[in-house]
Amino acid sequence: MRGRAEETRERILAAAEECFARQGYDATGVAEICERAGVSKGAFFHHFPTKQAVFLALLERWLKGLEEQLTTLRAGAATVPAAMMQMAGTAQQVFEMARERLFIFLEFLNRAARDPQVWKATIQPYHRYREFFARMIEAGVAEGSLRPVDPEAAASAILSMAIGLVLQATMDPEGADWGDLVRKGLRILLDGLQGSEATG
Amino acid sequence: MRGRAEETRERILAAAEECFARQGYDATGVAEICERAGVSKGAFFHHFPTKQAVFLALLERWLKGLEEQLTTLRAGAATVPAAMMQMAGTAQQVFEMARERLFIFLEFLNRAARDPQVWKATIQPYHRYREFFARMIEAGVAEGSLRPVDPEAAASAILSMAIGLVLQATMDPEGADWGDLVRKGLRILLDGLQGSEATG
DNA sequence: ACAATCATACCGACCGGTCGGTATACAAAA
DNA sequence: TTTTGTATACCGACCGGTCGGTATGATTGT
Repeated sequence: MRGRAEETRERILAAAEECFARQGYDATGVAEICERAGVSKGAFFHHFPTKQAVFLALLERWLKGLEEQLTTLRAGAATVPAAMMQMAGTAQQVFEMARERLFIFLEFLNRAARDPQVWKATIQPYHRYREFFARMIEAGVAEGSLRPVDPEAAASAILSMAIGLVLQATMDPEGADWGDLVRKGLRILLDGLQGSEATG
Repeated sequence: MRGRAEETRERILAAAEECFARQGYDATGVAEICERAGVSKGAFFHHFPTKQAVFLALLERWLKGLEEQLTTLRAGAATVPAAMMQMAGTAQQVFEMARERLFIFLEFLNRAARDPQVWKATIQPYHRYREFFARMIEAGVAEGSLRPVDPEAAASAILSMAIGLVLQATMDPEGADWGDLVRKGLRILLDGLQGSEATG
């Protein structure tokens, strides 16, 4: 019975993630999380000092996983455009995965806008993402697969489109063939990044 | 004393907008809105059947204003790329305006994800935006200022980038020169839309 | 024994919404 | 002009219920 506490903690986290995703943070009661986790309120507050702590733990885990997925994807591709198309491919998987898990992304954002602690925990990894994309663009320019562009601006454009697409696909999954639109959108962007005409 | 009721209603809406933007929907109490509006709770429920009704009124007004601004901007520009650059220019103004007003955008999204009524009120205008951009692209292709592209895909790309930029600028206003990034991002996109190379 | 882990009962604060009643505006009647 | 009638606008105490968090005791592992 080595990891009983650990398992309880895990069950609480999983239950909380489900509830937060489906109903949002405020609308989810501690009692509800406990019930879904099959755990008493005492156990809950034994493992986490407050409801918010659970939220923060969830947030950090999510952001960490995202970063890992990104870096391994980049490492596995030969050229920068190839890596980007690869990422677009996995985006489709993301859209097809349970929407509920994606909704919590919104909840994270919403709380980050109000809670300084959540904001800090969100914005720091996010800055790393931006840096990651900027470096990728730089590498693309260096390897000659992209024309010389402002890496920050290009990275921002890519990241912006990605964020916008994820958001739209989350909010309106039936509204369009998002997997297709991701590919086509990236293609347009790459055309802009690879073309040779002068740009004021 | 003709519009006394109207003015009260307006004060309630303004106060609610402020509170929702700063603290979110759930965290904002009706009592708080009333206090800020200088109105009693009785007056509040005289003008609105429920707290949610206030939120919905706010949402509809916001979306309507956005649509109007978009169409007038399009009508005032000669070519499609010019209209788009014009829009990018106003984006900078948007970023520079009070942050608080932008935060409610997040709250709208967050609630749209959970409340079917809010979702419907949000997604229908949004579909009109998409159509608007698609038609604009078509016009650009027709007038020869854009190369022949899939209007839906191009519109999606533009809208996605716009959404992503607004979101990032809202969350992290000091993190970058967003006005500049909007212009550069759009430039890259336009390069992709105007260039002539074949695209698989 | 004794510390970590979990369960139950409970507290005080708070919240959305209701309700009985008052103030104001205005038109018709006197 | 004054009075009366009435619909609208507004007030603020109050209710039923929920919520995050605590206190305290039981159980389990070592």
